[in-house]
Amino acid sequence: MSKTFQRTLITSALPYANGPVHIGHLAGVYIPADIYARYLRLKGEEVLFIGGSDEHGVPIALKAKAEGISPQEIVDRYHYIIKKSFEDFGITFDIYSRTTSAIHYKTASDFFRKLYDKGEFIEKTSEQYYDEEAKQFLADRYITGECPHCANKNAYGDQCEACGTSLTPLDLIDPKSAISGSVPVLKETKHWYLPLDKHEAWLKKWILEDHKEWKSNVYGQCKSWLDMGLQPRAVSRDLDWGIPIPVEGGEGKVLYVWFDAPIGYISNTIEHSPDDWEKWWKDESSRMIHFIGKDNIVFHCIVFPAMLKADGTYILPENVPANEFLNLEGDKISTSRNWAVWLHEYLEDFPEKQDVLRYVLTANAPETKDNDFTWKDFQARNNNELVAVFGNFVNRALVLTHKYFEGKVPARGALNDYDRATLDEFKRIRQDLEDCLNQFRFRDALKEAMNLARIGNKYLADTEPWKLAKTDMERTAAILNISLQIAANLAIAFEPFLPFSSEKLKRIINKKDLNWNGLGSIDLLGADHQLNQPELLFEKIEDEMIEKQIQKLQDTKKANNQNPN
RNA sequence: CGCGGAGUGGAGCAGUUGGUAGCUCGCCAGGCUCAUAACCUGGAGGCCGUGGGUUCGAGUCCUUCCUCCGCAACCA
Repeated sequence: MSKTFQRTLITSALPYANGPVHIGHLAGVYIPADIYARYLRLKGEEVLFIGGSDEHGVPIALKAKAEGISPQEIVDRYHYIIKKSFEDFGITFDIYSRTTSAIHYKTASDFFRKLYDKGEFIEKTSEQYYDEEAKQFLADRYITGECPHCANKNAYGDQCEACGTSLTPLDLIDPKSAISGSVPVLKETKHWYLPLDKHEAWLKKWILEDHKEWKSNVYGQCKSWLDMGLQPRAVSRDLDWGIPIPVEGGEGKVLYVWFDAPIGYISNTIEHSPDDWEKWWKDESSRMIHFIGKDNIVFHCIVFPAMLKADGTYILPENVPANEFLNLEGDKISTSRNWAVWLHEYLEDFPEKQDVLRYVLTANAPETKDNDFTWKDFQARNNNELVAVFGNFVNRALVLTHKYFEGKVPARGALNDYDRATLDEFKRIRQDLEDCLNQFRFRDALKEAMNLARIGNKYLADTEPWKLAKTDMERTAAILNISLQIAANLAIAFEPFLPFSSEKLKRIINKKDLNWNGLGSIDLLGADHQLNQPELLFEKIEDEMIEKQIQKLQDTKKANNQNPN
């Protein structure tokens, strides 16, 4: 329960490199992971934060075919866009690599080989649909045909969307390949399976008994799978894009992307720390946390742990704080329908406003259920919270100090009861903030940080130093000293969430070396410390900027309605 | 048919082991004027998705049904 760990390995889901990244990716996975990584680093803990592009799999192979270029060209295109978006938004990966790297090929290949040699797989031969024109086996969803239940002509091989019945490709009447349109034929093929059923007993104990603290969506999903009973799961595919199966009989077959992708976490660690990567993965004093979206729960909580256990030398994740999904203006985010706010486009329209998006996505993070992102909410949170509460307080404290004390931190002198009550309150916030962060409740944590600014505003309103300055400079000095200490505390408290603004605030108060241990202190800024000129931390976002974004989405919707597919 | 998550004032969310329904934003009124018309105080506004049950007492436990999201093992 209260195990202590020496270091923390933070992984974030590998984004699939068939498109750029959007706000849903950021809100669900990368911002929470980055907040957590920054928080631990600020506390002085040893952290490794891993990311990378997931570049194999059928959709990329098909997209390449459709565009008449190689899969490698597709993933090269998106990998660099994705990588740059993360850098631009201040996601502080220690390494952001990719699953087409040489080291990953070797790592994944060796991983498979070891499990193969240990006898951890079973082999099965089955009949599957094969497209003779495209010369490839077809995944269920790439076969269409008539639904045997409702006669819908466009049912998929896994499900009929018209009546909701789940199907297998063999159920379809008049099956057709979605790739070439030809009629597929059944053909025998051999695959390797990870027998999850053999791992069921320890998985049950490990999750259902030892990890009751996992989020309810994660725990519930795992329980559901475990109660249903696990089945062997294929870890190879008939495909020419991926990591070749490194054993006899594996010709023309590759690792299933879901086998290959999580190994990417390991490869990236090796790439980052070739000499001591094992301490992160094989030492019981290391803690591993997977940040993912809800669609990945089963892979990170059941399949990947089973793979690690099958190998036998790895530690298992300590927690898997999966988020739900973010919708956009009431509709599901969709790459194919272009219904998204793309990160690279956001920065063109809102340059330097990374923190505004980071703030809004954290304040409205889909932690317990799907949430909706709207541009009106984005504007309101910026104008009413960042500008009015946080930015305004800092500005007030700075302007007053420049006005009465030439920008030098005045000496504090004695505290009165009201000062002490205020300080007690803002010391309490540190504890609340840490409690929230430790439980991966980032939305609440951010609210606590904002409460610190609220305390500051209330303190100024109640003590009215602009009035006292006419009669009692000593008291005015004490009040401004405390206000400035609160401002310095804000720079620390917000650093995990709004790193760019925190940097700016530190520049304004002319104080670089602040760390988490200083949070709650009223001695961060010494008497006579010279402050810089006040600058606005955030600026208002006007209606026209927002209307432009809403218009852009309406245009997308109109275009989609004209070309429905 | 199934499994998991969610359904709380206009919006977004909290509600710990059942005991007078809270927070942020918006709205209304007042105060202040140092501050980016920002800030502070007060107020209005809720049959806690639906029907039933357990209990002295249920947002909280049991159950019926409805809605949304995800999963359902070859969608990464």
